[in-house]
Amino acid sequence: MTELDFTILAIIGRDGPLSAYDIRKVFAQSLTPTWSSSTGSVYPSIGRLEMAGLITASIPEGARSRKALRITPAGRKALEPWLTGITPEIAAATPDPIRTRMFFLMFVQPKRRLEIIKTAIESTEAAIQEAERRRLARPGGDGADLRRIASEGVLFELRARLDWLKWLRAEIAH
Amino acid sequence: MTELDFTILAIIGRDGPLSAYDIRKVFAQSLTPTWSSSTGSVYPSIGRLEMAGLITASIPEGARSRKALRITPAGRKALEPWLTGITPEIAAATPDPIRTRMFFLMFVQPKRRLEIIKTAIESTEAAIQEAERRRLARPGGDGADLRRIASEGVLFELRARLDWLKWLRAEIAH
DNA sequence: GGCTCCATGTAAGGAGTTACATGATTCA
DNA sequence: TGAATCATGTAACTCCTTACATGGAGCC
Repeated sequence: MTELDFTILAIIGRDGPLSAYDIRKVFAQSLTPTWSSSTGSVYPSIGRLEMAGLITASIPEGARSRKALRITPAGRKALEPWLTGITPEIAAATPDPIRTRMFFLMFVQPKRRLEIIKTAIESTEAAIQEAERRRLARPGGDGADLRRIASEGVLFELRARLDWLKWLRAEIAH
Repeated sequence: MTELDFTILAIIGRDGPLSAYDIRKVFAQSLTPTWSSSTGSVYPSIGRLEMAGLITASIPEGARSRKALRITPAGRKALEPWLTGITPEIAAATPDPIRTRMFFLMFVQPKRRLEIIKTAIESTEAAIQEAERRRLARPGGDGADLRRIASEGVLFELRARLDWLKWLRAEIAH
C-alpha cells in the first residue's frame, strides 16, 4: 500500500462510485501536477486495492465499458490510520527541484546567478497564477468547501518559495 | 540522468574530491530528509556518472579504500543546462503528504478533524525546530554563505505549511 | 585477536514512467 | 462510415528501497 494507493482509495471513498478513468482525471486536474495520471500507475494501484478488498469493482455489461469502483467498509477502516497517523517523516520538508538548484549557484558567474534566480522567480509566479486561475473553477459536491480550503495549501507553498527566492536575490545582490 | 544524478554531480563539483561515502553523508545531513543516503541509490548513480564521463574515480591502493571522485570538464558542462533550465514542471508545487491528507478530512467526525489538524501543526512545528537547530551547525568552505542562504528555503516552506494549517483550523472551526 | 566503525558494493523486489494495444461511444 | 474521444489494460524499462555481503582501519 503506497501513498498513491491510499490517495486513490480516499478519492473513491469521497467521490465514488468512480471509474478508473475518473480517477485519472482527478489527478490530471490536480493543482499538484507531480502525480501523474498515467495508466501504468493508476490501474495497477486499483488492482492492489481490489485485491486487498478495500474497494469493489462492479462488472459492467460491455467488455470494456466503465467499471464502477466503490469503497468497502474495510477500505474505510484502512483510511483511518492513514489520515490520522502523521509521523515526523510525513511532516518533513518536501524535495523541491528549484531549491536544490539554488545550492549550486556558485557554479556560474555572479551575473548569471541573478539571471537564474530571475527565471526561478518568473516560473514560480507563473505557477501561482496557474493555480489561482484553476482553483476558481473548482466543482461542488460533498465537502466542496473543505476541498477548496485544502487546495489553498498549494498557494501557500508557492508563495513561500517566491518570497524565499526574492530574499535570496536580495542577499546575493548585497 | 536523473535528478539524483545531477545533484550528486553538483555536490562533487562543489565540494570534491569526495568519496561515495562522503556524498551519502551529505544526504544524511541534509535538511530535506526525503532523499535517502541508501547505498542502493548512491552507488549506481555514481556508476552512471562515471560511465557518462562526467566524473572520474581515482583508483585507490587498497581493494576497498576510498575512491576520490572528481568532476570532469564534461561534467561541469552538463551541470549548466540543469542549473539554468528551469521549466514549468520544475517550478510546480511539490507533493506534500500532509496536504494530501487534508483533502479527505470529511471522512472523520468534525471533532476528530481538529485533532488531526492539531497533530499536523505539532509535527510541522517539530520539523521547523529541527531545521532551525540543524542549520546553525552548518560548516564553512567555499560558498558557505550561499549554502546557508539556500538552506533557509526549507524553513520558508515549512512555515508556510504551518500558516496554512492554522488558517485551515480557523476555517473549519468557523 | 576481536570489536567497532569506515567504506564499497550487490541482489531481490516493488513501484512508477512511457509507449503500445485494444475495444466502445459518440457524432458529423 | 469514419474519426475522434472515451476507457481499460499490458509490457519493457528504470530507478529506488531494503537487506545482505565484504573488507579495511583503528583501538583496546
